[in-house]
Amino acid sequence: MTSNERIQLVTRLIPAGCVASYGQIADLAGLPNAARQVSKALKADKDPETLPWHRVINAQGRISFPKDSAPYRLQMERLRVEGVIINNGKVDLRQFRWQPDMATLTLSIPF
DNA sequence: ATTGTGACTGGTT
DNA sequence: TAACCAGCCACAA
Repeated sequence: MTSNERIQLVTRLIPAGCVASYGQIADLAGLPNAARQVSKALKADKDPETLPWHRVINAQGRISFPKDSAPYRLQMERLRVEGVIINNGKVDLRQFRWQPDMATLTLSIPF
């Protein structure tokens, strides 16, 4: 299983209504300091339809696409639909950050 | 084997 | 706040 596949797998575990930072996903995937690689792995996913890429934002709680781009608006809309509140273009991580429990991880991650 | 790249991050100005 | 910037790293070419 490649690093990208691990990143994609972990991303699919993020529940609706929650968000995770690129760095957080990298850590959970066993790839510390590989936050930048996360963005690439998401973009490279073979089955985008089942990938909740919109639940991944940066460590500042902001969407990492240019603020006037189509992807930015799509991500914002999807999060809004899931109940994630965005104030001044920023998500309150203390409130919406995904906090996976040991069970979820050990049962779902094959590594 | 080497190099360029980016939907990052955290510290410093 | 906001801009800069060096550090980081798997992947593709």
